[in-house]
Amino acid sequence: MKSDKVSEQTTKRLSIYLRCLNELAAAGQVSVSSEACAKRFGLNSAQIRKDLANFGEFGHRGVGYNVSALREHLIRILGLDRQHSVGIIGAGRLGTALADYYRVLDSNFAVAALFDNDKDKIGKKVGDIEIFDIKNFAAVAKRDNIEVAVIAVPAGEAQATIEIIDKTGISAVMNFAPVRLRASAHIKLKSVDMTTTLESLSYFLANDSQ
Amino acid sequence: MKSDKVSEQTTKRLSIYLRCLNELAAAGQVSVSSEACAKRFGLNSAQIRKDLANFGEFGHRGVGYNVSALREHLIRILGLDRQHSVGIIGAGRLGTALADYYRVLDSNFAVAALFDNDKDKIGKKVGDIEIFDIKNFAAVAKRDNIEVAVIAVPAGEAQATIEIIDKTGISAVMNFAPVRLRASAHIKLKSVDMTTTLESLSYFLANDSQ
DNA sequence: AACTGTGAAGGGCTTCACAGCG
DNA sequence: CGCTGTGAAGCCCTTCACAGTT
Repeated sequence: MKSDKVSEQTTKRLSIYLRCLNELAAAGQVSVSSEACAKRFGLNSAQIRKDLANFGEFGHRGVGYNVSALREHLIRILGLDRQHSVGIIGAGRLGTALADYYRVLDSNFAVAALFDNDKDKIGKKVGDIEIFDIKNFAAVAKRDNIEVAVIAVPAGEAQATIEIIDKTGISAVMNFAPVRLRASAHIKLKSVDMTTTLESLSYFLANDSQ
Repeated sequence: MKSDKVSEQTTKRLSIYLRCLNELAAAGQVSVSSEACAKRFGLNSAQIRKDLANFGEFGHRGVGYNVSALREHLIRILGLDRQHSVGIIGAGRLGTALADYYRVLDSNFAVAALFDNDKDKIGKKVGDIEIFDIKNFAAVAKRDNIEVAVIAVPAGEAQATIEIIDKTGISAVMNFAPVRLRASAHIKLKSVDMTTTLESLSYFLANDSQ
């Protein structure tokens, strides 16, 4: 039963399920039940079935799911059957580390370019990824068909950065700067806020623990 | 009205509120209403009031909240009125970038030590932070009073790493490895999974966007 | 017999709406 | 009058439980 609106949380879990299936496939397992999968990876079996049911009927009653078939389905559903080009804005420590991280991670995401406003960095390379002037973002993004922009600039420059991204029509943004960004509605923005995460852990240390 | 159980999401937002208050304080604003704050930072005013009400009555009816007083309250609630010592395990690109990131970020979190199992790295320094043998984790963690452990090792080593952390009694862990970790109940684990985040963005690119 | 797909129940978080207070 | 603090409503997500299918 194809559903029109799939929740954000479901899409996150699809990615987790895919990872589980990769493990199972690597272990040579052919078939898996939602219950077995849930037990092994600490999930809820009803939720797995419900999440998958958003996209079709992939299971076989009395049997379970075929590992490799379901894997293929998830890859297609998540749009991982083709390469995605990523641009990282901010070629400081974090930006370059992320560039490196995504390169190693064998995935369908490839960092095509880095951007910065520091003249000393522009023109240099990180591995084989060139650092461009942020002023040329639109042109390079178009040339390299960048679909995902990663913000790794200081907090104070993040809002201006997402506005530059916005103008180019890129619709997927991952933000690492510790600020709440405002962007137009067509942009899908995911923020990784380490300050917030740490402070929330601090609350736990101060209150919950023990 | 003090509540016994505060939701995870509330604690995350407290951190965001604190950031807002810092901005307002820096701008010299003395007082702010939940409505004005919500508008400015894209939040919901009722939620702000409700979140704060978990910890006391900080507002003044007809007036709003005193910026600096509320700021002090949040700092205390979040346990940010003292320094926290952080240990980063994995001195690769990501681990060292994070070490650098946390150093710059002027906060109450200070990276006390890095850990690795690579003999070539052990003994070296990143800035003024020494890289220790992971075998000495318990001893160094105790010596430096490490309260928060950050996992920045390859996926395959993450589970073993959290087990090492677990044994020392550290109860706050931030994980950057792209795996779902199992830990004993007393550990508060926050995972930042870039693979999951990117794949979820990929779903959006493949389906939602226009 | 085993396991999926799903209606219904349950639980939690967010938002509304307003009483109450300054 | 303005704004907080909060009961109630609404919404969404998760979990249960089982009918249906192979």
